[in-house]
Amino acid sequence: MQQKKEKVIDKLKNDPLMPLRHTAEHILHIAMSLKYPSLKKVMGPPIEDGFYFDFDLDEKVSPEIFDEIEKVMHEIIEAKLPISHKEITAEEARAIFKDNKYKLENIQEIADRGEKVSVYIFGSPESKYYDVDLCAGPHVDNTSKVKAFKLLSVAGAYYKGDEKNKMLQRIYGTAFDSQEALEAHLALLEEAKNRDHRKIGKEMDLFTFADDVGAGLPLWTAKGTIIREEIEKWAKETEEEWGYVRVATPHIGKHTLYETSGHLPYYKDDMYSPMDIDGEDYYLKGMNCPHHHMIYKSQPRSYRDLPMRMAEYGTVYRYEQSGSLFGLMRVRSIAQNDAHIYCTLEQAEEEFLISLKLHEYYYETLGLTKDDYRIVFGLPDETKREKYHGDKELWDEAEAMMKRAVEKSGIRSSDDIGGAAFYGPKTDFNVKSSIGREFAISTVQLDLYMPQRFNLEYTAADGSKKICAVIHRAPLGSHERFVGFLIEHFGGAFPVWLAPEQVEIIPINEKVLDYANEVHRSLRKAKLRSKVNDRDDTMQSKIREAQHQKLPYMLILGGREQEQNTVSIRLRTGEQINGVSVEEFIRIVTNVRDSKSLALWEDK
RNA sequence: GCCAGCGUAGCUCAGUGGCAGAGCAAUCCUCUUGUAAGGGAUAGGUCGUGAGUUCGACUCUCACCGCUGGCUCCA
Repeated sequence: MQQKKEKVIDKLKNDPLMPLRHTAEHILHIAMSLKYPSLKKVMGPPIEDGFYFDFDLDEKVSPEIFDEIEKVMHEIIEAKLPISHKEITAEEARAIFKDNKYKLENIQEIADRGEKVSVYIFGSPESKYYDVDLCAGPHVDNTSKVKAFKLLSVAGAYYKGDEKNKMLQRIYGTAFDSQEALEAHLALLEEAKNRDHRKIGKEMDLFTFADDVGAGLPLWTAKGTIIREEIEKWAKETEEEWGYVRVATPHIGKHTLYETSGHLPYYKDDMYSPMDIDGEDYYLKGMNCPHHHMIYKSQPRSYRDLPMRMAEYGTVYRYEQSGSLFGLMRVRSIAQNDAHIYCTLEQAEEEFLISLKLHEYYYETLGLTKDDYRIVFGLPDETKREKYHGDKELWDEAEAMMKRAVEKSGIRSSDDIGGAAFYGPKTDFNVKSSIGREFAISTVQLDLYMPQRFNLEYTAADGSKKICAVIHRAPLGSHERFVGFLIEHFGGAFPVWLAPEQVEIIPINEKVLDYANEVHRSLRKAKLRSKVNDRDDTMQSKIREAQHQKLPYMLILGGREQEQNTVSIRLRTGEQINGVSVEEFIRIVTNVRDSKSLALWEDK
């Protein structure tokens, strides 16, 4: 259920800004080399929204140098350096790049592939900005084509992405063909910041963290808990409809459980340290599966019992690397919308497809269409077969069944070689929020390996013992990541059923306070989350505050409403509906709530 | 875990080797309001924690904790 970076090369090929951004990166390289003559360039490709530049340099750079570097880059652009391309032999290339071991390594790889070595030449040898760089291109033909650019951040990056290698320095930047396009992009980044779940979570008081509780351990406030529990209620009701049973299991388990599952050798470092109880190691559970398997095994099972769909909102704990923690999106205590489906091998494909359909139902209720989500198919990297447990035959069988189910579901999918779990191939759902940020929200896996490890048997119709198949699925992922996603997707303006506060009653003056409280009591009776804002403040400032809190409904009550026994409604969209009776308001809003409508005011 | 940056009031953020600051929020007073901030007063801090340098540290140095942007990882 975690995020995985995929190659974006194909997307870039069609991006007309790609050569320009690639050129901007070379301009950065030239500017940096002038300031730091000992700098060794490693690489610098264009990426989806810009480019980065990796280099090896003893001196540590920080964003403080950006102003100075950008100034030189502007000079290089103004110098209108022509850019030309040449193919040379590996020998010639080695002579040019003799002081750069990274380039020499690269040249060797190119030569080994039997390809020609390609270089790009910036300016003429007389120019102080003259540069020749090993590069496959493409580039624009002149540095002046880079009309607008900006350096964004400094980062560390392992050489060739391998943590055993040296850590290089990396500068991220972006470039466009006009100043307006650059500014539009920066404005988009700013907008994304405003919808960041951490910012909104603080403003709306949905969750918090405390140093003394620990990193990556979120605390859900009263308002955030409402969202959590609404989702949980929804999941429980839905799963009941879809034929699930519910179980509950403890937060810890004995080491033997995880030895059998095979998790311990793999994930020991990623689990909280064990505690010694009566001379045995107990671990905080990092996954629910083995506990569920024990429930399955607690009784002899018949083919008549299958499929058995066993669900639990189980909290698991994972000792994620401190550097990877990220708001609610990557935490160490995770409340999973987890279930395991025990079925016969013959039922597995159908059950897998049903699980995919369940995802579809959940996402569509939240207004997400098939354009907004896709499946990333995690397959084994066959060159690293030792990472994966179980017979290759089982894997191939699971993969084939999953593939057919994914095809039948009609959900877009793409393969991710090396993305499989150790016990089987997996399909992750990547979902795009309304600002276009994509998150790996949920996962469905068909597991033929774990049932063998645990000897999860059932008695077949012919009386023989057979091993079942297990489907792991978590359509709503974890509360943490799912709520984080919803915050960003809705920008805090939750649909009524999820809104932690649904109605705010704003009396215009103290004379109508009694009427306001009377309306409030009626709403509470209808289980609407309502409050009276009786603060000593103006109506305008209360509206402003409620508007910032993205409150769906404001009821503005004054003398008129009291006389007519009505309410005046202000929706958070700014729309105004006056002269509605309290009963009518309750009828419409409870309908909106119960139908999980995304609209605020519709009379069904 | 690694690289870089950051940590000042509940929130957003100024600030300086020599008395700790603003706006919003809070509390109280005033206003009695008709659709996005009425006015005034008060209170609020071990400047993330610990150690060091210094006559003096919120400021400089180191360690730790936490957060952020990346890298690696992600059952």
